Amino acid sequence: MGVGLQTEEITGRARVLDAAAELFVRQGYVGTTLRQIAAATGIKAGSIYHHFESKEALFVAVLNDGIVVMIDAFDEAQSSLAGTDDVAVHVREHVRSHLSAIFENGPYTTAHVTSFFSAPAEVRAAVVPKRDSYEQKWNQLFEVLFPAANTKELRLRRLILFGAMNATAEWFDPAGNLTVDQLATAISDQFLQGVTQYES
Amino acid sequence: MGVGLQTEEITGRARVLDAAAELFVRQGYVGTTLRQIAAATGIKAGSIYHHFESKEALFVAVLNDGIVVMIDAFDEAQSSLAGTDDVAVHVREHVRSHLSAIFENGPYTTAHVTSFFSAPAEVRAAVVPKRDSYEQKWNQLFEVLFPAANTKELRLRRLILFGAMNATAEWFDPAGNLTVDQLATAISDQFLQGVTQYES
DNA sequence: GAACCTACCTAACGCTTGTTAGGTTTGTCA
DNA sequence: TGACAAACCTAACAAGCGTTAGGTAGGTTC
Repeated sequence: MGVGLQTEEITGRARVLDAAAELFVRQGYVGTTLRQIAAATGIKAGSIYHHFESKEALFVAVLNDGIVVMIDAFDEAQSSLAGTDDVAVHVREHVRSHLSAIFENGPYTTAHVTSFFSAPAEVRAAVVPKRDSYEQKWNQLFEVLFPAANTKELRLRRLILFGAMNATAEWFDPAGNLTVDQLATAISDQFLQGVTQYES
Repeated sequence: MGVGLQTEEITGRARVLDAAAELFVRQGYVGTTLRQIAAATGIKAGSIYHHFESKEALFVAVLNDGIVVMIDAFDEAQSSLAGTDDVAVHVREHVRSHLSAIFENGPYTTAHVTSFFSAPAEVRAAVVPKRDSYEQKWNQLFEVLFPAANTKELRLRRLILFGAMNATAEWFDPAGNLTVDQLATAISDQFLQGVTQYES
Protein backbone atom coordinates (compact mmCIF):
# COMPACT_ATOMS: atom_id res chain seq x y z
CA MET A 1 0.00 0.00 0.00
CA GLY A 2 2.25 2.78 1.28
CA VAL A 3 5.18 4.11 -0.65
CA GLY A 4 7.51 2.52 1.88
CA LEU A 5 9.84 4.61 3.98
CA GLN A 6 8.07 7.97 3.72
CA THR A 7 5.83 7.57 6.76
CA GLU A 8 8.17 6.01 9.27
CA GLU A 9 6.82 2.67 10.51
CA ILE A 10 7.37 1.52 14.07
CA THR A 11 9.74 -1.17 12.97
CA GLY A 12 10.77 -4.14 15.06
CA ARG A 13 14.13 -2.53 15.63
CA ALA A 14 12.58 0.60 17.12
CA ARG A 15 10.32 -1.43 19.39
CA VAL A 16 13.31 -3.36 20.73
CA LEU A 17 15.08 -0.07 21.32
CA ASP A 18 12.10 1.39 23.19
CA ALA A 19 11.73 -1.63 25.47
CA ALA A 20 15.48 -1.75 26.09
CA ALA A 21 15.68 1.93 27.04
CA GLU A 22 12.89 1.61 29.56
CA LEU A 23 14.36 -1.50 31.17
CA PHE A 24 17.89 -0.10 31.26
CA VAL A 25 16.58 2.94 33.13
CA ARG A 26 14.80 0.89 35.75
CA GLN A 27 17.34 -1.90 36.23
CA GLY A 28 20.65 -0.71 34.86
CA TYR A 29 22.77 -2.37 32.19
CA VAL A 30 23.84 -5.57 33.99
CA GLY A 31 20.49 -5.90 35.72
CA THR A 32 18.57 -6.05 32.45
CA THR A 33 18.52 -9.29 30.44
CA LEU A 34 17.97 -9.78 26.74
CA ARG A 35 15.11 -12.13 27.59
CA GLN A 36 13.35 -9.30 29.49
CA ILE A 37 13.82 -6.94 26.57
CA ALA A 38 12.55 -9.57 24.15
CA ALA A 39 9.50 -10.29 26.29
CA ALA A 40 8.67 -6.59 26.53
CA THR A 41 8.95 -6.31 22.77
CA GLY A 42 6.89 -9.42 22.10
CA ILE A 43 9.63 -11.48 20.45
CA LYS A 44 12.14 -14.14 21.55
CA ALA A 45 15.59 -13.39 22.92
CA GLY A 46 17.51 -14.80 19.99
CA SER A 47 15.66 -12.54 17.56
CA ILE A 48 17.25 -9.45 19.03
CA TYR A 49 20.42 -10.44 17.23
CA HIS A 50 18.71 -9.83 13.96
CA HIS A 51 18.65 -6.11 14.82
CA PHE A 52 21.73 -5.69 17.05
CA GLU A 53 24.97 -7.59 17.06
CA SER A 54 25.26 -7.75 20.86
CA LYS A 55 23.81 -6.49 24.14
CA GLU A 56 26.54 -3.86 24.28
CA ALA A 57 25.69 -2.58 20.80
CA LEU A 58 22.04 -2.30 21.83
CA PHE A 59 22.96 -0.25 24.88
CA VAL A 60 25.22 2.01 22.82
CA ALA A 61 22.32 2.61 20.44
CA VAL A 62 20.04 3.57 23.34
CA LEU A 63 22.60 5.96 24.84
CA ASN A 64 23.38 7.57 21.49
CA ASP A 65 19.70 8.21 20.82
CA GLY A 66 19.55 9.79 24.28
CA ILE A 67 22.24 12.32 23.52
CA VAL A 68 20.79 13.13 20.12
CA VAL A 69 17.56 14.11 21.87
CA MET A 70 19.43 16.39 24.24
CA ILE A 71 21.51 17.99 21.50
CA ASP A 72 18.39 18.68 19.44
CA ALA A 73 16.64 20.15 22.48
CA PHE A 74 19.63 22.39 23.13
CA ASP A 75 19.79 23.67 19.56
CA GLU A 76 16.06 24.30 19.50
CA ALA A 77 16.24 26.27 22.74
CA GLN A 78 19.12 28.31 21.34
CA SER A 79 17.21 29.17 18.17
CA SER A 80 14.16 30.28 20.13
CA LEU A 81 16.36 32.67 22.12
CA ALA A 82 17.80 34.49 19.12
CA GLY A 83 16.15 37.81 20.01
CA THR A 84 16.98 37.92 23.71
CA ASP A 85 20.00 39.20 25.59
CA ASP A 86 18.77 38.46 29.10
CA VAL A 87 21.21 36.08 30.78
CA ALA A 88 18.56 34.75 33.19
CA VAL A 89 16.20 33.92 30.33
CA HIS A 90 18.92 32.06 28.48
CA VAL A 91 19.85 29.98 31.52
CA ARG A 92 16.28 29.17 32.47
CA GLU A 93 15.36 28.16 28.94
CA HIS A 94 18.34 25.81 28.60
CA VAL A 95 17.74 24.29 32.02
CA ARG A 96 14.12 23.74 31.04
CA SER A 97 15.20 22.14 27.78
CA HIS A 98 17.59 19.77 29.59
CA LEU A 99 14.97 18.75 32.13
CA SER A 100 12.32 18.34 29.45
CA ALA A 101 14.60 15.93 27.62
CA ILE A 102 14.91 13.91 30.82
CA PHE A 103 11.25 13.85 31.81
CA GLU A 104 9.25 14.26 28.64
CA ASN A 105 11.19 12.58 25.84
CA GLY A 106 10.98 8.97 26.83
CA PRO A 107 13.52 6.87 28.65
CA TYR A 108 16.44 7.36 26.26
CA THR A 109 17.75 10.47 27.92
CA THR A 110 17.05 9.15 31.39
CA ALA A 111 19.04 6.01 30.60
CA HIS A 112 21.91 8.28 29.80
CA VAL A 113 21.72 10.14 33.06
CA THR A 114 21.22 7.15 35.35
CA SER A 115 22.97 4.21 33.68
CA PHE A 116 26.00 5.71 31.95
CA PHE A 117 28.47 5.13 34.77
CA SER A 118 27.37 1.57 35.39
CA ALA A 119 28.03 0.62 31.76
CA PRO A 120 31.06 -1.40 30.64
CA ALA A 121 34.09 0.66 29.67
CA GLU A 122 33.73 -0.12 25.95
CA VAL A 123 30.16 1.14 25.95
CA ARG A 124 31.16 4.36 27.67
CA ALA A 125 34.01 4.90 25.24
CA ALA A 126 31.66 4.53 22.28
CA VAL A 127 29.33 7.21 23.61
CA VAL A 128 31.83 9.68 25.00
CA PRO A 129 32.37 11.74 21.80
CA LYS A 130 28.71 12.71 21.38
CA ARG A 131 28.43 13.22 25.12
CA ASP A 132 31.41 15.57 25.03
CA SER A 133 29.95 17.56 22.18
CA TYR A 134 26.83 18.22 24.25
CA GLU A 135 28.91 19.39 27.18
CA GLN A 136 30.90 21.63 24.87
CA LYS A 137 27.70 23.35 23.81
CA TRP A 138 27.07 24.29 27.43
CA ASN A 139 30.65 25.43 27.93
CA GLN A 140 30.40 27.72 24.90
CA LEU A 141 27.05 29.03 26.09
CA PHE A 142 28.50 29.90 29.48
CA GLU A 143 31.46 31.69 27.97
CA VAL A 144 29.08 33.94 26.09
CA LEU A 145 26.78 34.51 29.06
CA PHE A 146 29.53 35.07 31.65
CA PRO A 147 32.44 36.68 29.82
CA ALA A 148 33.97 37.92 33.07
CA ALA A 149 34.72 34.41 34.36
CA ASN A 150 37.57 32.17 33.25
CA THR A 151 37.14 28.83 31.52
CA LYS A 152 38.07 26.65 34.48
CA GLU A 153 35.67 28.41 36.78
CA LEU A 154 32.88 28.07 34.26
CA ARG A 155 33.54 24.36 33.77
CA LEU A 156 33.21 23.89 37.52
CA ARG A 157 29.93 25.83 37.58
CA ARG A 158 28.60 23.75 34.71
CA LEU A 159 29.47 20.49 36.49
CA ILE A 160 27.68 21.69 39.61
CA LEU A 161 24.62 22.60 37.55
CA PHE A 162 24.69 19.28 35.67
CA GLY A 163 24.87 17.42 38.95
CA ALA A 164 21.81 19.22 40.26
CA MET A 165 19.86 18.75 37.03
CA ASN A 166 20.68 15.10 36.42
CA ALA A 167 20.03 14.10 40.02
CA THR A 168 16.41 15.20 39.60
CA ALA A 169 15.91 11.95 37.64
CA GLU A 170 16.13 10.19 41.00
CA TRP A 171 13.67 12.19 43.06
CA PHE A 172 11.48 14.40 40.86
CA ASP A 173 8.02 13.19 39.90
CA PRO A 174 6.63 15.07 36.89
CA ALA A 175 3.13 13.96 37.91
CA GLY A 176 3.52 15.54 41.37
CA ASN A 177 2.86 19.01 42.70
CA LEU A 178 5.73 20.68 40.90
CA THR A 179 5.76 20.97 37.10
CA VAL A 180 8.91 20.55 35.04
CA ASP A 181 8.73 24.27 34.22
CA GLN A 182 8.60 25.22 37.89
CA LEU A 183 11.47 22.89 38.63
CA ALA A 184 13.48 24.47 35.83
CA THR A 185 12.79 27.93 37.22
CA ALA A 186 13.81 26.87 40.73
CA ILE A 187 17.09 25.31 39.58
CA SER A 188 17.83 28.23 37.29
CA ASP A 189 17.16 30.78 40.05
CA GLN A 190 19.25 28.79 42.47
CA PHE A 191 22.07 28.62 39.97
CA LEU A 192 22.03 32.33 39.24
CA GLN A 193 21.27 33.95 42.57
CA GLY A 194 21.80 31.32 45.23
CA VAL A 195 19.85 30.92 48.40
CA THR A 196 20.97 34.04 50.25
CA GLN A 197 17.72 35.71 49.19
CA TYR A 198 16.20 33.85 52.17
CA GLU A 199 18.58 35.14 54.82
CA SER A 200 16.79 36.87 57.63
CA MET B 1 48.92 -12.60 73.30
CA GLY B 2 46.57 -9.61 73.20
CA VAL B 3 43.64 -9.18 75.50
CA GLY B 4 41.34 -9.85 72.60
CA LEU B 5 38.85 -7.26 71.42
CA GLN B 6 40.45 -4.15 72.90
CA THR B 7 42.65 -3.23 69.94
CA GLU B 8 40.31 -3.88 67.05
CA GLU B 9 41.79 -6.49 64.71
CA ILE B 10 41.20 -6.30 60.99
CA THR B 11 38.96 -9.32 61.05
CA GLY B 12 37.97 -11.40 58.08
CA ARG B 13 34.54 -9.84 58.17
CA ALA B 14 35.92 -6.32 57.88
CA ARG B 15 38.18 -7.30 55.02
CA VAL B 16 35.24 -8.75 53.10
CA LEU B 17 33.32 -5.52 53.74
CA ASP B 18 36.19 -3.38 52.47
CA ALA B 19 36.62 -5.37 49.29
CA ALA B 20 32.87 -5.46 48.70
CA ALA B 21 32.48 -1.70 49.14
CA GLU B 22 35.22 -0.96 46.64
CA LEU B 23 33.85 -3.36 44.03
CA PHE B 24 30.25 -2.19 44.48
CA VAL B 25 31.38 1.37 43.82
CA ARG B 26 33.17 0.47 40.61
CA GLN B 27 30.74 -2.08 39.19
CA GLY B 28 27.42 -1.62 40.92
CA TYR B 29 25.45 -4.23 42.82
CA VAL B 30 24.48 -6.63 40.02
CA GLY B 31 27.80 -6.15 38.26
CA THR B 32 29.80 -7.36 41.24
CA THR B 33 30.04 -11.09 41.96
CA LEU B 34 30.71 -12.84 45.24
CA ARG B 35 33.64 -14.59 43.56
CA GLN B 36 35.22 -11.20 42.79
CA ILE B 37 34.74 -10.04 46.37
CA ALA B 38 36.19 -13.30 47.68
CA ALA B 39 39.20 -13.06 45.38
CA ALA B 40 39.87 -9.46 46.47
CA THR B 41 39.67 -10.57 50.10
CA GLY B 42 41.89 -13.61 49.58
CA ILE B 43 39.27 -16.26 50.42
CA LYS B 44 36.86 -18.46 48.47
CA ALA B 45 33.35 -17.43 47.48
CA GLY B 46 31.56 -19.88 49.76
CA SER B 47 33.38 -18.55 52.80
CA ILE B 48 31.62 -15.22 52.54
CA TYR B 49 28.54 -16.96 53.91
CA HIS B 50 30.32 -17.47 57.18
CA HIS B 51 30.18 -13.67 57.69
CA PHE B 52 27.03 -12.65 55.79
CA GLU B 53 23.88 -14.57 55.14
CA SER B 54 23.49 -13.39 51.54
CA LYS B 55 24.80 -11.00 48.91
CA GLU B 56 21.97 -8.62 49.74
CA ALA B 57 22.84 -8.62 53.43
CA LEU B 58 26.44 -7.81 52.54
CA PHE B 59 25.35 -4.86 50.43
CA VAL B 60 23.06 -3.60 53.18
CA ALA B 61 25.99 -3.73 55.60
CA VAL B 62 28.14 -1.69 53.22
CA LEU B 63 25.45 0.94 52.70
CA ASN B 64 24.66 1.19 56.40
CA ASP B 65 28.32 1.75 57.24
CA GLY B 66 28.34 4.46 54.58
CA ILE B 67 25.53 6.42 56.20
CA VAL B 68 27.00 6.03 59.66
CA VAL B 69 30.16 7.72 58.39
CA MET B 70 28.15 10.61 56.98
CA ILE B 71 26.03 11.03 60.10
CA ASP B 72 29.14 11.09 62.28
CA ALA B 73 30.77 13.62 59.97
CA PHE B 74 27.66 15.80 60.14
CA ASP B 75 27.50 15.73 63.94
CA GLU B 76 31.20 16.45 64.23
CA ALA B 77 30.90 19.44 61.91
CA GLN B 78 27.95 20.72 63.92
CA SER B 79 29.85 20.49 67.21
CA SER B 80 32.82 22.36 65.78
CA LEU B 81 30.49 25.19 64.76
CA ALA B 82 28.99 25.76 68.21
CA GLY B 83 30.49 29.24 68.56
CA THR B 84 29.62 30.62 65.14
CA ASP B 85 26.52 32.36 63.80
CA ASP B 86 27.76 32.98 60.28
CA VAL B 87 25.41 31.23 57.84
CA ALA B 88 28.08 30.97 55.15
CA VAL B 89 30.51 29.29 57.53
CA HIS B 90 27.88 26.77 58.59
CA VAL B 91 27.03 25.86 55.00
CA ARG B 92 30.62 25.62 53.86
CA GLU B 93 31.61 23.44 56.79
CA HIS B 94 28.76 21.00 56.26
CA VAL B 95 29.38 20.82 52.53
CA ARG B 96 33.03 20.12 53.27
CA SER B 97 32.06 17.42 55.74
CA HIS B 98 29.75 15.74 53.20
CA LEU B 99 32.40 15.81 50.46
CA SER B 100 35.09 14.59 52.86
CA ALA B 101 32.93 11.59 53.69
CA ILE B 102 32.69 10.83 49.97
CA PHE B 103 36.34 11.28 49.05
CA GLU B 104 38.35 10.63 52.16
CA ASN B 105 36.52 7.97 54.15
CA GLY B 106 36.90 4.98 51.90
CA PRO B 107 34.41 3.59 49.43
CA TYR B 108 31.51 3.03 51.83
CA THR B 109 30.02 6.46 51.40
CA THR B 110 30.72 6.50 47.70
CA ALA B 111 28.90 3.19 47.30
CA HIS B 112 25.94 4.89 48.87
CA VAL B 113 26.00 7.79 46.48
CA THR B 114 26.57 5.83 43.28
CA SER B 115 24.98 2.41 43.79
CA PHE B 116 21.93 3.07 45.94
CA PHE B 117 19.45 3.39 43.10
CA SER B 118 20.70 0.31 41.28
CA ALA B 119 20.13 -1.89 44.33
CA PRO B 120 17.19 -4.30 44.68
CA ALA B 121 14.10 -2.86 46.32
CA GLU B 122 14.56 -4.88 49.51
CA VAL B 123 18.08 -3.54 49.97
CA ARG B 124 16.91 0.04 49.50
CA ALA B 125 14.07 -0.47 51.95
CA ALA B 126 16.50 -1.74 54.60
CA VAL B 127 18.69 1.35 54.31
CA VAL B 128 16.05 4.04 53.87
CA PRO B 129 15.46 4.80 57.59
CA LYS B 130 19.07 5.73 58.31
CA ARG B 131 19.29 7.55 55.00
CA ASP B 132 16.20 9.57 55.91
CA SER B 133 17.60 10.49 59.28
CA TYR B 134 20.66 11.98 57.58
CA GLU B 135 18.50 14.03 55.25
CA GLN B 136 16.44 15.21 58.20
CA LYS B 137 19.57 16.59 59.82
CA TRP B 138 20.11 18.75 56.76
CA ASN B 139 16.48 19.85 56.68
CA GLN B 140 16.66 20.93 60.31
CA LEU B 141 19.93 22.72 59.70
CA PHE B 142 18.41 24.66 56.81
CA GLU B 143 15.38 25.67 58.85
CA VAL B 144 17.69 27.22 61.42
CA LEU B 145 19.92 28.90 58.85
CA PHE B 146 17.12 30.21 56.62
CA PRO B 147 14.17 30.94 58.89
CA ALA B 148 12.54 33.17 56.27
CA ALA B 149 11.93 30.33 53.79
CA ASN B 150 9.21 27.72 54.02
CA THR B 151 9.82 24.00 54.46
CA LYS B 152 8.95 22.95 50.91
CA GLU B 153 11.24 25.54 49.40
CA LEU B 154 14.08 24.45 51.66
CA ARG B 155 13.58 20.80 50.79
CA LEU B 156 13.90 21.70 47.12
CA ARG B 157 17.09 23.67 47.77
CA ARG B 158 18.53 20.77 49.71
CA LEU B 159 17.79 18.31 46.90
CA ILE B 160 19.49 20.63 44.42
CA LEU B 161 22.52 20.88 46.70
CA PHE B 162 22.62 17.12 47.27
CA GLY B 163 22.50 16.53 43.54
CA ALA B 164 25.45 18.82 42.98
CA MET B 165 27.47 17.32 45.86
CA ASN B 166 26.81 13.65 45.12
CA ALA B 167 27.46 14.03 41.41
CA THR B 168 31.04 15.05 42.22
CA ALA B 169 31.70 11.36 42.90
CA GLU B 170 31.51 10.90 39.14
CA TRP B 171 33.87 13.60 37.95
CA PHE B 172 35.98 14.99 40.78
CA ASP B 173 39.51 13.66 41.27
CA PRO B 174 40.84 14.43 44.77
CA ALA B 175 44.37 13.91 43.45
CA GLY B 176 43.89 16.59 40.77
CA ASN B 177 44.38 20.36 40.78
CA LEU B 178 41.46 21.14 43.04
CA THR B 179 41.44 20.05 46.68
CA VAL B 180 38.34 18.80 48.44
CA ASP B 181 38.36 21.98 50.52
CA GLN B 182 38.42 24.16 47.44
CA LEU B 183 35.63 22.12 45.88
CA ALA B 184 33.58 22.54 49.05
CA THR B 185 34.10 26.28 48.98
CA ALA B 186 33.11 26.48 45.32
CA ILE B 187 29.90 24.47 45.82
CA SER B 188 29.05 26.36 49.00
CA ASP B 189 29.58 29.75 47.32
CA GLN B 190 27.55 28.64 44.34
CA PHE B 191 24.76 27.48 46.62
CA LEU B 192 24.66 30.69 48.61
CA GLN B 193 25.32 33.41 46.06
CA GLY B 194 24.88 31.85 42.63
CA VAL B 195 26.84 32.68 39.55
CA THR B 196 25.59 36.21 38.90
CA GLN B 197 28.76 37.54 40.51
CA TYR B 198 30.35 36.89 37.10
CA GLU B 199 27.93 38.93 35.07
CA SER B 200 29.61 41.63 33.07
C1' DG C 1 42.25 -34.51 76.46
C1' DA C 2 37.61 -34.04 74.99
C1' DA C 3 34.38 -30.66 73.43
C1' DC C 4 33.67 -26.70 70.99
C1' DC C 5 34.00 -22.56 68.22
C1' DT C 6 35.71 -19.68 64.46
C1' DA C 7 37.31 -19.30 59.97
C1' DC C 8 37.94 -21.11 56.24
C1' DC C 9 37.84 -24.84 51.86
C1' DT C 10 35.93 -28.25 48.42
C1' DA C 11 32.74 -29.48 45.37
C1' DA C 12 28.82 -29.31 43.74
C1' DC C 13 23.51 -27.83 42.95
C1' DG C 14 20.06 -25.57 40.04
C1' DC C 15 19.46 -21.70 37.47
C1' DT C 16 20.21 -17.82 34.33
C1' DT C 17 23.04 -15.48 31.22
C1' DG C 18 24.64 -13.85 26.38
C1' DT C 19 25.13 -15.98 22.26
C1' DT C 20 24.69 -19.08 18.08
C1' DA C 21 23.33 -22.35 14.29
C1' DG C 22 19.86 -23.62 11.67
C1' DG C 23 15.01 -23.55 10.37
C1' DT C 24 10.32 -21.27 9.25
C1' DT C 25 7.25 -17.71 7.75
C1' DT C 26 5.99 -13.70 5.18
C1' DG C 27 6.14 -10.36 1.73
C1' DT C 28 8.48 -8.17 -2.33
C1' DC C 29 10.10 -8.07 -6.84
C1' DA C 30 11.32 -9.66 -11.43
C1' DT D 1 6.23 -18.91 -10.47
C1' DG D 2 10.46 -18.59 -8.43
C1' DA D 3 14.27 -16.20 -6.15
C1' DC D 4 15.39 -13.63 -2.32
C1' DA D 5 15.67 -11.22 1.89
C1' DA D 6 13.76 -9.51 6.18
C1' DA D 7 11.85 -10.86 10.55
C1' DC D 8 11.24 -14.02 13.45
C1' DC D 9 11.50 -18.95 16.15
C1' DT D 10 13.52 -23.27 18.24
C1' DA D 11 16.76 -25.36 20.78
C1' DA D 12 20.68 -25.60 22.47
C1' DC D 13 25.81 -24.19 24.04
C1' DA D 14 29.37 -22.89 27.51
C1' DA D 15 30.03 -20.01 31.11
C1' DG D 16 28.91 -17.84 35.12
C1' DC D 17 25.80 -16.88 38.94
C1' DG D 18 24.23 -17.15 44.19
C1' DT D 19 23.98 -20.57 47.32
C1' DT D 20 24.62 -24.89 50.15
C1' DA D 21 26.20 -29.27 52.47
C1' DG D 22 29.78 -31.21 54.46
C1' DG D 23 34.55 -31.23 55.72
C1' DT D 24 39.11 -29.50 57.90
C1' DA D 25 42.60 -26.89 60.56
C1' DG D 26 43.70 -24.23 64.54
C1' DG D 27 42.74 -22.10 68.83
C1' DT D 28 40.21 -21.75 73.27
C1' DT D 29 37.73 -23.63 77.22
C1' DC D 30 36.44 -26.85 80.72
